[in-house]
Amino acid sequence: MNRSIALVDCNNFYVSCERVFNPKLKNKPVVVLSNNDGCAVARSEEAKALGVKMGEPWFQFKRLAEKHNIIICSSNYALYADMSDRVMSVLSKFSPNQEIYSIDECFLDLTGFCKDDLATYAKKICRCIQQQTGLPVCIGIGASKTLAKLANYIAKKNLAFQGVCNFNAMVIQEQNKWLHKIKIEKIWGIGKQLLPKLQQIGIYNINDLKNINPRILDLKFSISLKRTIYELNNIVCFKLEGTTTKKKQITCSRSFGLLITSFKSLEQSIALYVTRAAEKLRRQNSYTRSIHIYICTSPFNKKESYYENSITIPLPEQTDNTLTLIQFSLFGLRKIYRNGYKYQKAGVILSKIVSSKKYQPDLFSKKEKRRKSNNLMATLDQINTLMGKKILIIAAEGITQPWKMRQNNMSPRYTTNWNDLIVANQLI
DNA sequence: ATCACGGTTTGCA
DNA sequence: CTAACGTGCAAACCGTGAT
Repeated sequence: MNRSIALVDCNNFYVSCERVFNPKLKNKPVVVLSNNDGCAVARSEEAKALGVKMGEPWFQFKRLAEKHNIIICSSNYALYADMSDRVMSVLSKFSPNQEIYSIDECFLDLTGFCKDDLATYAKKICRCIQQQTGLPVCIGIGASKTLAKLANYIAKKNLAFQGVCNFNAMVIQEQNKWLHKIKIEKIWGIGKQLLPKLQQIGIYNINDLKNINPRILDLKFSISLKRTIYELNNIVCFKLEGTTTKKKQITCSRSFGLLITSFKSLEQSIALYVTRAAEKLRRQNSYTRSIHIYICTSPFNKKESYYENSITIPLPEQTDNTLTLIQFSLFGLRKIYRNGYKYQKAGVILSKIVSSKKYQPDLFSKKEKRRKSNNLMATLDQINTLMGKKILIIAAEGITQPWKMRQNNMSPRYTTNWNDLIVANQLI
């Protein structure tokens, strides 16, 4: 029997979050920019109609924005993360088997639910989300994650579906009609690299792909594409993952609001990013055995010479201690820093992550020292969780960051900050 | 020939 | 006036040295 996997996806998620708290944005062109006010990452339907492209750099559509009064928002991740939590919490009530796939997407296993009319059940989910969070969502249902994604795409692009498309409930002819119609690069896992390779061997639509000659497949393509093709044929290859799965790699990186030349500023930014990465590490109860740091100048500025460098530092002992990690990373930074460049971005990657349950102490490590480190980090996290994350900071981060990212049009953190709520009240 | 490993590429939201 | 282009993950892929 076919499974019924649902993909719930919020429409224009960041823009919709802004609209929940600022009704003046309704029925108007709105664009939310990425970090550092860099690129368009969410667009209202009105903004899409005016021609703003996904990922388009802000400076490139600034004139268009001014001409058509497009409303620009900096990204407000405190708000979006909180709204996401609310959506996921509502969704959790509709299936015992939920995978939170991204900030605005969630898979639900609805196999065996309401055999006669799963679409009606899904429409009920949409109404609940709308009512309890104010956010519009679309739901696609299919026999695999890949088909659920495809069904969701159909629901989003065709208003007649009223937000829900159950691919499983379609007759074969109807399914085939869509497989012929939709562009191949809309399939989950097929991007700009794979597209030309597929066209070369005469695969032009999803139906071609679904019925590809297995021999050609074996000869020319990877296991990933095979899995995708199985999934198009109703055979599950990508199972739902539990919410408890831990990250194998943790990153924190940012572009600077202005170009940095001084070593001191780079040190402070690296210290800050290490702090954030270590917080994520502890939140999932893990330790790391390797820290990687990198710095680079702008890859877009052709007038300045380009420089990038990075270093991987294997740690003598697995740790989650912010102070230890900062020490090693700053040692690494001294190795890769070159004077005379205008740095645009820095980042930190923790890898070789191990669960704290499987703690392997170093043969010569002091138990007492480890206990103190754990207590210190736990206390640090508790205070910052309770009183706001900037209550206790590491001195190496510096007090002010003149290089911090641009956020020129940021809305208040309506749901997570009392002071912002007061500001919001005055604005209205 | 095969493996383990690390760096690079690809894909996605 | 100018310059202004994000972030975080997984996993496949690929080259390398060791066996």
